[in-house]
Amino acid sequence: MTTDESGAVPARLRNLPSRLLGQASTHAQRLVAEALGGADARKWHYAALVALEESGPASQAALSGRTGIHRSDLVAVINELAERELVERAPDPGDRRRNVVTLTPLGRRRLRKLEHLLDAAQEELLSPLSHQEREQLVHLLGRLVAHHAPADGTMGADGR
Amino acid sequence: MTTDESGAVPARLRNLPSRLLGQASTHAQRLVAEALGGADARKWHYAALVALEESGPASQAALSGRTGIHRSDLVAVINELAERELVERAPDPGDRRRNVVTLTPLGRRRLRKLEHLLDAAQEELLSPLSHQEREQLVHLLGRLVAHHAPADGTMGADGR
DNA sequence: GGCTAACGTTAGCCGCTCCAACGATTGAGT
DNA sequence: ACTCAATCGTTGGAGCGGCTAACGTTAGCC
Repeated sequence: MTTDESGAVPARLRNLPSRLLGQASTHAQRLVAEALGGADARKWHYAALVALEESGPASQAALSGRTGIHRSDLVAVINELAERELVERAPDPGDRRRNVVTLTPLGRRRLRKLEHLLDAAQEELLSPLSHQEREQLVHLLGRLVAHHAPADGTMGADGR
Repeated sequence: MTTDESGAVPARLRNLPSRLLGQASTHAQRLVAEALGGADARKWHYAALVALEESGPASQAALSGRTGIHRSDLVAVINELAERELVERAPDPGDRRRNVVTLTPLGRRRLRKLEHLLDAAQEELLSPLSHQEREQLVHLLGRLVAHHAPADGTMGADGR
């Protein structure tokens, strides 16, 4: 056995909204990472692929804005996607500072797979809640982040 | 100005529960850290002080169980609290492997202050929500973490 | 043409969580 | 009584995620 005696977390801590958010987020990230990890992917891979399918080929700066991935980190993400041939990175002939990142057919197919895995993870995450409650939760969280989000072009925060 | 054009995050990403949780959590942690940081404290300080006031003097292992702070990291937390004289660390005469950590009167007073700061942070965090909605949110999050929590003595996760 | 700004890239820091190992101490088994 | 396993506090370090700083390159402006 390990420890046991009164492993009770005080209610004052247990019901702290910020703490609940933190714990829920940790579990969520773990579930997502495990699900996508099974397909040799990380959450940022999914985000980038979605952004590409949604708005077509784009520069890395545009992708950064649409996904919330930091410029510095996007480099590695595109590297990983490119070496798996899910994406193609080519210099933009119109503006030679930029790269044009394009979704390959293989990438589009992979995106389908990731979507399924991701959906399963969300399902597992929300499994204790009814459909109504899930909508409530998403709605409330959306209000929260919308309120605290810069909302202007520059997003200072994460984007998990 | 920075970038601007169509900084629109695809809805498929924006409404992902796991992503919303991540962003909300990030904002929450930032608000809490800023609030407590103004009083030279970190969230774990608050957690430890609460646990001590709630259940009286305790060994570090017991504190770890009650707060969710990892054994390894609790050492530094107690160090910081002790050097601020909010807590006293003494060897347990009954079991010389253990330390008994005791809340000092100064520590109890400091806890009051941190509580106020923390409450203010929670208030700011939840400001866009009505009282009803806040209760809903806390309730839903509680269900989520309860479901995904080990619930046995050993908690494998965080405890933000 | 010279200044400013954007782009992609690299390197590194910081905070956080977690694991592995250690010496000291305890309690149980036989 | 002695051995053995387990617990406690502590240390060091690995790993990750988000972020800043700087650089060379390229574009646009006046």
